[in-house]
Amino acid sequence: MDSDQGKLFIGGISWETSEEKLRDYFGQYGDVLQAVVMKDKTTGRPRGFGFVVFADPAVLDMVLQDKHTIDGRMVEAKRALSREEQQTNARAGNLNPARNTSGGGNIRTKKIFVGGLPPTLNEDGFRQYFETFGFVTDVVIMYDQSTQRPRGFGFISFDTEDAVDRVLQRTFHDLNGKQVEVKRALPKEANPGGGGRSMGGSYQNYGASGGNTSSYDGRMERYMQPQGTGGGFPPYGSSGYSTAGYGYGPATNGVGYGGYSGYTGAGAGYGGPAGAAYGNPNVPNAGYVSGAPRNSWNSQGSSGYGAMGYGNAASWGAQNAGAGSGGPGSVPAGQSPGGASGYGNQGYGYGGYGGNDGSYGNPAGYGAVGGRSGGTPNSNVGGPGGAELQGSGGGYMGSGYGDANGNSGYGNAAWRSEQSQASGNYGAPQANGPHGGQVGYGGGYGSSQARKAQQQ
DNA sequence: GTTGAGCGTT
Repeated sequence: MDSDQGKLFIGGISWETSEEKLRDYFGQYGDVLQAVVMKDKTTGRPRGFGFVVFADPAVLDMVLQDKHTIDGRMVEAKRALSREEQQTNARAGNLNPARNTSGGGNIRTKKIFVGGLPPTLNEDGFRQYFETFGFVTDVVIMYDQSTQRPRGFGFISFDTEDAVDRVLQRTFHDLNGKQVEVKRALPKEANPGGGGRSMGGSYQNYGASGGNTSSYDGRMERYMQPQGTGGGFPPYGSSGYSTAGYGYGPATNGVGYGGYSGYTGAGAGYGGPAGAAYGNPNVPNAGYVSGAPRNSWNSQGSSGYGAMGYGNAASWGAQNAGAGSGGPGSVPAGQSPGGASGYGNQGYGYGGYGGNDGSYGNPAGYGAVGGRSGGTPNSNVGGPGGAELQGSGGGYMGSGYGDANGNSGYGNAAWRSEQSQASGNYGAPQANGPHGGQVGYGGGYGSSQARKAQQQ
């Protein structure tokens, strides 16, 4: 994370050493953007270490060469490791934590978490500052529910990811003399165990693996930072996916998924109609639910997923989604929450298809299935031309899926409920081509998030 | 006493 460049870990500090002291001391080397002394959250006792962030990362070189004594204790200054580095390095046995600026952060979001807000800041001031980076669609400052006191953090949403990137060029921003820190916002509901409200029904079926975060560092989970690059296919919860029986199992040859067969009824097994929100609706790429290993999603290119599902499609209003031909980008126009149930359904699925042999028929993504009406089974979707959506009705989640041959990927990705997020971040959007190319399967089980259309 | 904390409605 480049945002941690310029950050020093200071170990072995005295319990007497304050943040001000740290700042003053290291201020001799250069501008200090932030100096913190970590304390035990419950006892408030200093933990004996802290962090100092310099505006200019180059300063570190100087600092690292010197010995430092603060409040009578010799302290140790090292480059701070980002969390992911800690993990990675530890596991790899890499003792030389050279900074690696790659990795992490390739998740794109339109929302930024802003920490360190001065209590006096109001939303207008907050907004005005960030408007210089792009069109701000939403501004939130959090307050304590009971005391109504500012909690010191808030969120800024932009209409484009680019704006977010611009903001994230720097970790600290100066709002009228006060420093605030920006980070990508964690996707709300990132994790089923976390109490998100979409937890209600179907979510749980998911996540075969138990769906909790225990095996991952919570933060990592939330940020979806890559830890290493796993190569292989993640064991997608083979068992998980509800009863529909998708067998998502990874094929050992790395190709495609097998599975899934037969899918008949609309939404069957999916937890129901519309929307069962699977997967993480917010995180692009996240797709899968908690149990899924994050690795692979971060680097599709190399991870062997050829074509990822498609972006996603539509937003709400299932029924009109135009016939999606499945082509990426062809996002069905589904807006209009009005009407129907307001659920989304995105179109498509698409079959990943792995084809080990060339015989499969439809390489192409298939189309969608989006909102189809409840009863119609629509099996066989899949023609390259895209199935047609038939609307009306209740908008069942159709989900895409496979092709006639039974292979299929399945996919569908509707992350997020917010309007058009089309174009997901998937790698190659289309499983086109003669099989050769792409394997894999794409798409995470996206989900169509079940969210009410209305909003206020 | 040596690697962090805050994440959503207003």
